[in-house]
Amino acid sequence: MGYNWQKDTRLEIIVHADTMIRKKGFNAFSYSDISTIMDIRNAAIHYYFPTKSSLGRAVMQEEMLRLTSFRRRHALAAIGGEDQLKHLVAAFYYNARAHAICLMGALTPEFATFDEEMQATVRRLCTAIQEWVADCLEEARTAGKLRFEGSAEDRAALVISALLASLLLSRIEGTELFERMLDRMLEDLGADWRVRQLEKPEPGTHIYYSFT
Amino acid sequence: MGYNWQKDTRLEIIVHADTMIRKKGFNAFSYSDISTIMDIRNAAIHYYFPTKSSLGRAVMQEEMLRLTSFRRRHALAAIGGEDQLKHLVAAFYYNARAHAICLMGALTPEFATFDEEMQATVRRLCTAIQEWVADCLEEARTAGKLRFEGSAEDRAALVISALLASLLLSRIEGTELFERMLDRMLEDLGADWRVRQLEKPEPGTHIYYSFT
DNA sequence: GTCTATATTCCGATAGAC
DNA sequence: GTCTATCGGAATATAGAC
Repeated sequence: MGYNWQKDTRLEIIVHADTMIRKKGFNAFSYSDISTIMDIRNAAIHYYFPTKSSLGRAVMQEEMLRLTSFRRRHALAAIGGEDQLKHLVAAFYYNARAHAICLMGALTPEFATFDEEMQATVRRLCTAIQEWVADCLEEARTAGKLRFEGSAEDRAALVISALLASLLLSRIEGTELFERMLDRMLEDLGADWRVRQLEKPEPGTHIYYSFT
Repeated sequence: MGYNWQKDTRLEIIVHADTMIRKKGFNAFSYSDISTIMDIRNAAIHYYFPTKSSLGRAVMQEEMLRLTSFRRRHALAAIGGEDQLKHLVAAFYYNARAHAICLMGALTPEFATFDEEMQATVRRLCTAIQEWVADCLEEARTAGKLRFEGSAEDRAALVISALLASLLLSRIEGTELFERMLDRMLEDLGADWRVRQLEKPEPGTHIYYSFT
């Protein structure tokens, strides 16, 4: 997994903050939400993260690290874009079943309320994810695994939109919506696989299930 | 227009609340945001809306009224589904240029923080919009104006996803992203029109530009 | 590193005058 | 219907002991 879970308070705070952001939103979650779960005081969180903005940025930087690590590992193993996309969809499917939304879906609506440093970090995270998905799509199209019209960048934006919004909507209307939406999109892309065929880890067994 | 703008304090509060929800999110905006703009006291808002939840529900009910009114008028005038979708895309294009996001994109991420009454209202609003877009798509497909595979309901969810997410992302990355994403989707649908050809009211001239 | 204690600010909400 | 005044609570953040 790459993480040292035993007694890494800083990382544990980040993990819980990540969870709370995806559950309640950045502005709605509080230091108490985290300190209660971890059975520490709010002041201990401030020791690691002097401001809430610094905590938010740390959550995003951790996600960036996971993405970078994911890309490096899969590039070295020569794993194609389509298989990487399978992992992405599987991760979102897991989140849909856990009633969790993604970081982009949680943070971009509140963008206007963030300070400049956090806004810049949000922008970097969004760009990195879009670039990754675009690269995967382009590679998969060249390899004949997927088929679509237009630039890979525009298509990536549409794929990400479907993933992001499906989490927002399936939390309200049920996981079946996620399956129908994504299967529809996969068929459009000419993929020979469907959502239900992907590995489905049980919700609750992992805190992190995004890129790792 | 259908609204009496002069001295309808209740409605004016709703309009500003709508704007603030789309700008900062429901949890991040405060009674002071509205009372300052209107130059009244917070207590005056509490007279019309005893709780914040009641204000949030009023904002959504107003949007529901606009949608219902829109559908009735366009049905009576025998305006086809494709033309109704043109209006929807134009409204979102306007919002993208005004750096505003839509109600669904603003409210669904915070869904878990709402009380039961507000959650139910969010659910109703999402369902009504999805039904409308699905009906438009089905009618347009039957009329030979648009072409797509699968059920109109699933396709509507994908269309709404693209619209919703394009507002979230174009506020961060620029309006060009909205144009590229939506034009890409319109071409997929076999539409003979593009975003830039739609009527583009100048930002700031209307507070409401959704369904009316 | 984590604690107690507290400063400060802001929020939603209510009471009661006018 | 709108105001002033205020309550009770919660939030972020800081100071200083251990």
